[in-house]
Amino acid sequence: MLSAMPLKDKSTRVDKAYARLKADILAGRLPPGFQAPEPDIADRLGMSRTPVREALIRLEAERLVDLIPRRGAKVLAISQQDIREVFEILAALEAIAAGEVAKGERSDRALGIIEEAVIAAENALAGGDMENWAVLDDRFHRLIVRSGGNVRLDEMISSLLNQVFRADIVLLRLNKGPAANSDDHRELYEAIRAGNQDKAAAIAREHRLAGLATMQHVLETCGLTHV
Amino acid sequence: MLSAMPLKDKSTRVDKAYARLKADILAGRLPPGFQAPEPDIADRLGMSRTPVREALIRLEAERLVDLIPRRGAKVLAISQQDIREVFEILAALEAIAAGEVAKGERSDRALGIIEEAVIAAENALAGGDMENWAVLDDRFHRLIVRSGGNVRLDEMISSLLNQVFRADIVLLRLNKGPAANSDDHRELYEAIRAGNQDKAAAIAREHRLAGLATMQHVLETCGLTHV
DNA sequence: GGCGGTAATTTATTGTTAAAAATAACGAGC
DNA sequence: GCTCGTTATTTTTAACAATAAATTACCGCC
Repeated sequence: MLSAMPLKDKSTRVDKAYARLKADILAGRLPPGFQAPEPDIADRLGMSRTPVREALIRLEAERLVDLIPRRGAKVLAISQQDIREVFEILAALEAIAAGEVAKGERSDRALGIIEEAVIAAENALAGGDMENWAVLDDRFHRLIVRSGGNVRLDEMISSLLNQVFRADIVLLRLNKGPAANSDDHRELYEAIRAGNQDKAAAIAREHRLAGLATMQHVLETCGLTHV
Repeated sequence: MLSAMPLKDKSTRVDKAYARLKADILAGRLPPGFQAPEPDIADRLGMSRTPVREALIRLEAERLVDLIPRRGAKVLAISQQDIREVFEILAALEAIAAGEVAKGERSDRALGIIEEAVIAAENALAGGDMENWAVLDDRFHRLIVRSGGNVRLDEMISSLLNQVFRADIVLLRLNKGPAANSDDHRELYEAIRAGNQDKAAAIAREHRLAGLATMQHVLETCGLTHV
């Protein structure tokens, strides 16, 4: 069967609403503070209210929206306090994840994929392509977590990264550079390859904490209290 | 207005369904593996499907049930792998929480409440009242986290504790004693009172990891692969 | 004539809609 | 400034549509 075949859309309306709303929020098309009653959102998505509501419940559990009775669904803004909370937790969780990967099997195949991600990010950075670098940086972090094999950890970290996603974007535009030392990625990769669990965990933790410091500094100097 | 007044039930059907199902799952009245279609559950709860459905979506996000299309909602069992994952994450998160409390303000009032919890648990243990000790132990752990003031951390830890709640109960019955050194609680309290962030974090981490070891050992010797 | 596999039918369950009921915010009138 | 009615919104129900599983009927084959 040819790949050009119009693959039948198996996903349900709930899934579509969820995916679309999430993408719109992360991309900033639904900006923080945006607020609308359920029927409006349902109309925009061309479906009835129930699937929209179910999608919103899931997004609320992920702290992307707030469902305020009789006020409508509201896209949450990220405060400095939120950033502190998320980054502190991320530092700990990513440290575990990195340690688990270093401790684990580390097939040549898996290591190769990680190294590719490191190199790709380095090249983008060297070439000054910051937009692309940001994407590759994000991919590297998520790749490490996925390689750990702890699905809960993966989900939790992914959710936290989404919560501060907009802040990352803003930081990139303001800072014009990596939030933390970009050499950390290579060092982390080397520690993983060497099977050095403690070192990998430490690098991951410090990398994230450095990112927090940069983020706080930049937002502070720009007077941004929320994103 | 007198307090004896029959306080009007403000909660919605979704909240009732959520609370009832969650309580039933944690208490084991809905045992792991239990499975039922939505209409059955709705009938049992005396309401229509929609609020039940929304409650189930929230419970699924908390990893307490699995919603399998055309198979019904299923109460999840906890495997050894699940226990490893949860305890590893808990060790890291509780370490942060303990550290935050030690670093924070630590009013005499707050410290007093924590000490009370420690003493109450010690007394229950000394008196051999294990059921009560388990409750007080759980309260102590959640109290520490709440005192930290990081609401995300609180929520995440609470969710993880719920996921392994049944395993804790089983362990208590099999082990007839604390999963980890019960002196840890007092030591943790002392470290917090002294404002020693690193020590508090270390004790919390080791306490949880010791609990994991005990849990694994007991479940192993009993041949239990899931709870 | 029985057996195994396949196609059609039935059934059970979820996904979705629309409308009714409940409820809280809003505003007019006293 | 308070009360009551109005309105907008959510909550809940009930019915409908879609869909996958289960069952049955059918047919060729041994």
